[in-house]
Amino acid sequence: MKEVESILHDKNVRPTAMRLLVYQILSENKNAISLTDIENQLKTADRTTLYRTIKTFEEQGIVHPIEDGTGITKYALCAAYCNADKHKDLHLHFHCKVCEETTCLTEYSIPQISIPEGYITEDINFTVSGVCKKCNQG
Amino acid sequence: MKEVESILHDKNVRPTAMRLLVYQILSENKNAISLTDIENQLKTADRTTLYRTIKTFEEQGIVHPIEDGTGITKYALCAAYCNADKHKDLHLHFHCKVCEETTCLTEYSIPQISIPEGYITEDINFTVSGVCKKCNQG
DNA sequence: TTAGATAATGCAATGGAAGTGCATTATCCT
DNA sequence: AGGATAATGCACTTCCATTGCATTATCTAA
Repeated sequence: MKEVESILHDKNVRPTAMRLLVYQILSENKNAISLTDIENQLKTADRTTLYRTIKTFEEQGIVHPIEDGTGITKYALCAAYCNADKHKDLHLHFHCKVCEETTCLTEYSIPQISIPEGYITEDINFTVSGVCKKCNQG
Repeated sequence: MKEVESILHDKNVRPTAMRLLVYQILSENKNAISLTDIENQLKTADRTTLYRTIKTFEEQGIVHPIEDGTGITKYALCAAYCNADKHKDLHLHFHCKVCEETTCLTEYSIPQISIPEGYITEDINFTVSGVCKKCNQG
């Protein structure tokens, strides 16, 4: 826990009890999770607090949001080397339509692309949906 | 208009007056638009009807949904050769954070990618957000 | 061409996620 | 320890997505 505290500190986020818990939950879930998921795993906390906690985490490069096509934003921890200025950990995301789990395919990075002259890239979201290995075998 | 009618017919969608109007609106907008946008441009129609019309269009490969990071799903017409089974017109999408417009970059196709063994790909969403040319120059 | 089956539409209402304002409480720094 | 600043919790609000049901339109087959 001491460790998490210093991670938050390094990213300029006050390590409050609530935030440590949210971080904990995010690190324990191997999948990307929604605000509601966090809320369900932390019954004591108010939804607004969680909402703002995630917002802060996002702004400071601690988590990245994932639009998986369900309309519900999911979140997952960023790599240690991400920061407020830039999310450097750009990888594919996969959403399974059967088990509804959304996972980071951290081993699969987003390919280099070109966009039209004059456009500025700030964020990239590359999500593949279909059936995951687990559900495909079942 | 006769033309649109046959397009719908070819995709197994009954060409009702309402649907022709929705198609018309989609084809007149060069950007991807939301359900609410359509609703505003067609005051006479009930939102539910538009909702189900878009749903039908989506299922039959007439429009494709775009998750641009705003949490509001946008829609744009598919290429003629898309159908209910497969959306073959896979291109990048760009969302401008300044003017909030979401556009299809039909000239920029989604690069070939590999996903883990055992996974099945059904849909792909590749959206870049930032600042578009128009806003960058302004 | 018309009857009957089937599909589309409109209305009313619900659910759920996202977001805001404000008062209270905790945290950090000196 | 004290005071500025930030975090939290509560009460709302807003907006998009979605459903059930009654009504109306459309298509097909006799």
